[in-house]
Amino acid sequence: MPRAGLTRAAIAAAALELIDENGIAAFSMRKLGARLGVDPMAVYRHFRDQEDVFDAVAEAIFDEIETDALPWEEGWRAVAERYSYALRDVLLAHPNAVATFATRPVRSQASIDTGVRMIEVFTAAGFTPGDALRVSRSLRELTIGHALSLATVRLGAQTRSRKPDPGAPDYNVLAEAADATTIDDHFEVGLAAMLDGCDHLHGPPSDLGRDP
Amino acid sequence: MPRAGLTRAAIAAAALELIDENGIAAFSMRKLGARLGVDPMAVYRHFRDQEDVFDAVAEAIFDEIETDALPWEEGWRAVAERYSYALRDVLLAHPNAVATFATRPVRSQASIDTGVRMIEVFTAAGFTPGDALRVSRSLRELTIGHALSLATVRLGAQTRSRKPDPGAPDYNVLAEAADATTIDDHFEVGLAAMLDGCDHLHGPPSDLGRDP
DNA sequence: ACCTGAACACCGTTCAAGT
DNA sequence: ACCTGAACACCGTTCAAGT
Repeated sequence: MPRAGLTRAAIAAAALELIDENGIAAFSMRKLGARLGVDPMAVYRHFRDQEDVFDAVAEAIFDEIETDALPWEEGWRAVAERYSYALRDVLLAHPNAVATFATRPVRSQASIDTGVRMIEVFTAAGFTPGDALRVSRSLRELTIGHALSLATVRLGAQTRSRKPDPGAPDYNVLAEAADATTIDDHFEVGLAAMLDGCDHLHGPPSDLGRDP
Repeated sequence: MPRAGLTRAAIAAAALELIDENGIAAFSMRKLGARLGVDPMAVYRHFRDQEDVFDAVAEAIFDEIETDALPWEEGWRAVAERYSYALRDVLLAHPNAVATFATRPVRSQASIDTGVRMIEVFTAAGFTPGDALRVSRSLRELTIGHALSLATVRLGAQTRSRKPDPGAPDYNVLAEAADATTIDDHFEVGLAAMLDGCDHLHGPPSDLGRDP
């Protein structure tokens, strides 16, 4: 029988730890087995292949979002904003794993349930089902794009060439503007703009499905 | 001397072709040498390592954007919108390479020049330098996030499990809404919302640097 | 000085051999 | 029936040996 404690969830958690610690490039199925203290091939009893492990890692990251803590009763904008920040936060907590998350669709029951709940909030607020989906996708893409960009810059800062110092010959308007703002304060602006721009899409709110 | 025609640009183009054809997972330095008809190690005379090749692939994709065709004289919104669509288009032309592009900062002179020009358009329109940078970053992140999501879904559709058919037990609101809209018509909505939401950020346009 | 390819230290995955 | 680990077909990269 499978070793006690060697579940899909435990394996995924170990894989995420390894990626967090050493980066995706240093991850291997063999090291995963070693970390778990089992035969290197034992993981194949629970996962079809490496892709399957990465899918589970993405799910594990999603599961860190405390979806129950979202302001589900406070309207579409509060839900959208808080969800976006929550997603960003769990992604930035795992900079080495953001690309893994961003390059596969998460299809776990928890993520489907959250998606459904969000669509319901949006339609209750007066969005058509189609617009509800468009808005939720756009928010998700902005958030993931942002987290990926930030993680890339932060990780790259450890190993890649720096932008020129002030006064260097190719110091330019772009670098100047980049210095004028902290590296990661633009998500607040971008997200607010997106939400502002979506506000005119919805009609009058419906009372269907509202708690009294 | 290096074989005639074996330049960094030629190698990067061959690498992009290989990735386009077979996906990033099937790419290798050895296959790249074989495709070029040279010793497998010859590429190391022009690139430090595989990462360096991937950086050049990202630059090659960026270079496909016809930045000269952008409406530079038509105001910030026209520039922002057309640039975002142009970036999306070149990314979606290379679905297997989107993740490679999205996970590294492009630092080529062409991309820096375009970034500077965009900031200049924004500031001329009355954005502060800081807001100009925030807006351009948010647009870029939305666009890359969108392209990555779409490429992931399209590539995944070839190999992964389908969402349930209508009538199946777990068919749900999310799948229903997903059916109600085509897979990729939400970028127009998301981008328009972002631009609408940014419109209030800028002050009155400046005449500095304007052509008469 | 430049180029080549053998060699090293790894991979993911399969599957014959054990129990 | 289940588990193990040897073996296969690869990798990226280095570097000694050639020219």
